[in-house]
Amino acid sequence: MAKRVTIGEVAADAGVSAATVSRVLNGGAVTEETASRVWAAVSRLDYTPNALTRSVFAGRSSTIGVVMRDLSSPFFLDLIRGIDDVAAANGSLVMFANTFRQRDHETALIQMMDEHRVRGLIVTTGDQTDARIRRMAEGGTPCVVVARRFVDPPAGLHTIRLDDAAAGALMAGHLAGRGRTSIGVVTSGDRPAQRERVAGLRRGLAEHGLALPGEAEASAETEREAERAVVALLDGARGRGMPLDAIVCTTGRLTVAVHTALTGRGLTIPDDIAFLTTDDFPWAAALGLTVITQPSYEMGRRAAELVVDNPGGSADVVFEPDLVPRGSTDRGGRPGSR
Amino acid sequence: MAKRVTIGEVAADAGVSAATVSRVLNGGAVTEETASRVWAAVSRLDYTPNALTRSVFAGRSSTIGVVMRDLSSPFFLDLIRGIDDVAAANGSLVMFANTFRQRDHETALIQMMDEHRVRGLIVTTGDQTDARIRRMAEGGTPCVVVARRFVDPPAGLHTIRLDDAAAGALMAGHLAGRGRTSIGVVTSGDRPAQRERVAGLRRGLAEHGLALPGEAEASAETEREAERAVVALLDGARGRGMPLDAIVCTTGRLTVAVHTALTGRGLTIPDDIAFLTTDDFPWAAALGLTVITQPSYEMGRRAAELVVDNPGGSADVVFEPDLVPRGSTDRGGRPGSR
DNA sequence: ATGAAAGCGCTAACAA
DNA sequence: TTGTTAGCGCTTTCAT
Repeated sequence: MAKRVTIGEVAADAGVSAATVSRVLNGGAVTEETASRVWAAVSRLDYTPNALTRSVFAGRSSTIGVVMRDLSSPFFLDLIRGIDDVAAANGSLVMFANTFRQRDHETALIQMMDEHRVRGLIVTTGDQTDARIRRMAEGGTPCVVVARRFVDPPAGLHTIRLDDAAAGALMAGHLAGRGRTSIGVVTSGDRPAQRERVAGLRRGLAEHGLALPGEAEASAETEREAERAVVALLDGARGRGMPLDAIVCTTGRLTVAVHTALTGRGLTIPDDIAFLTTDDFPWAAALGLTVITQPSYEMGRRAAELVVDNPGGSADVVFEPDLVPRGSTDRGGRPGSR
Repeated sequence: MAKRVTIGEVAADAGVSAATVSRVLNGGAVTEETASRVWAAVSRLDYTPNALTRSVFAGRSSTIGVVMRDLSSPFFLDLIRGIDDVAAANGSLVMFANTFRQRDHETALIQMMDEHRVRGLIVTTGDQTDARIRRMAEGGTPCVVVARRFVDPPAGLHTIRLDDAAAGALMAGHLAGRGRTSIGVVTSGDRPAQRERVAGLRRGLAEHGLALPGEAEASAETEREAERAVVALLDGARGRGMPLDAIVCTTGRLTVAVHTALTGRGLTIPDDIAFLTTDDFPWAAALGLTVITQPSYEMGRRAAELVVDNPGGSADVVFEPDLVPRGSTDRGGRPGSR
């Protein structure tokens, strides 16, 4: 590896001391004449300052750490976009790690971020990483947990999440309003946020005199599991004499899988069954899918701002969901039919 | 910000010198007894070593830098996945920056990566960044340019790309084989790689006695432009008495836009017009879209491997495209019709 | 096997 | 305004 030009060499070339070069670079008090000599040396030698050393001195990097569970989900994509925009506006880079839902890697990844002395940390990891995150926040690194709650957060640890119960209520109101009466729901695992969405859905349905029996609820980790879950839901409900006329998916991650299972079954949406899912994405409009949306870009921005501003205490920022009605939940041509 | 525990404090706590702690941490020669005393101190004090300082000493970070143009494209998503997997296997983190197609930011971002002394750099930026990348490679940082060529690369600068001409030929053969005769094509800007795809398409069509007139070719930067381009293509061809019976999109970025323009026009795929696009994505199967695929995950892996292995010279790795036939290019019900 | 001391590239006191 | 000096937290000779 070619030897790097150091501040000392620039100093020698410009005929000044290293301290003076540092001052020129960081806007200290220097003569215009000296400054121009230094800049000349900088460009002559193609000097690229070492951000690592600077950070060592500052005790902290200017980089923002991000540990995500699932890059491929549209929600996370927009989240990253929001984070990245704020980072760019602050001259920060983003140190990124994707865990691909491998929980056992998450803690190690967070530890690495800590070792790199990131300026702040934004995560969507599971609660098995809580202890590590807590220590990081207590150590003075602002942390933001996205998409879930955090029990008894220390100062410097913030959460950003959706009003999950409201999302469920929104779903319930929409479906009930369109005359759907027998609803099945597929969730992503049985994490708290997912459960709150289902709870909201259940309460909302109850207000309309509709029930959501436990057997009409299934959770899946993988796409394959989701497809099987849909089939089981469909068959189970029919077996109980309550064939489903709507299926709800509480996560954008499994939208494709649920949709595939439905159409693979030969069901027509919305005639045979209504389909309501979560998180908007580029194809949703073309496919005519009704979706619950989260302001994910805005959530990313807020997360990064919390890191950058590092307010005192522990913020719990809750965003409200919205619903974009499209054809997939229209009143069916044959209401009540299977 | 709480004071961080340093190696010196661990040393004091364990009753040894800092050098010994360092040896324990990095696998030097130490007594088992000393080692266990040190580890005890490490966990007692919750010591998190400073990766920044380590890197300063090593002259280089262990992080891999990635500058991407467009996170939202499925191609880049899989590319990142491949990079991230290799990075994880090597204990590296990925420093990530998305330029959102803002060319003027790209050079600055690359400069920042250089300042952070990344172990290597992977970019999908435009050729206005070439000078900066070249200097980085010459300075000893392995660089990988993805999805395009690089003129006269120095040692340590590698390229990874698709055989674009072959992609075009694949498209031509497929469409000609299905009886399509009047083809229009939408590209992403007029970058060299896109031009090569069109050239391959044109040559391939010629082999089947078909022409691809310049007027049947349009390039777009944004989705809106793409939609307009499709309309113009459709109208122009009809005006020339050669109504299109197939439309090709050479970039995954604009697939939605082209598809929307087509269906928005009231055209049925593939009866009225065949649609062939680039880059597979989760919904392509559900929508029945025929696509040209690139092994994007594998390309990401290779890119990261080139960074990690840093072979001498300058590699130019070319991957072959494939075609996944689906309904969108089936022989239309009314062949030759508009 | 261990410690003392030097130094990685930079910044920030302190003098001059 | 500028240079000298002393670190930042760590690794690595070189002695012992």
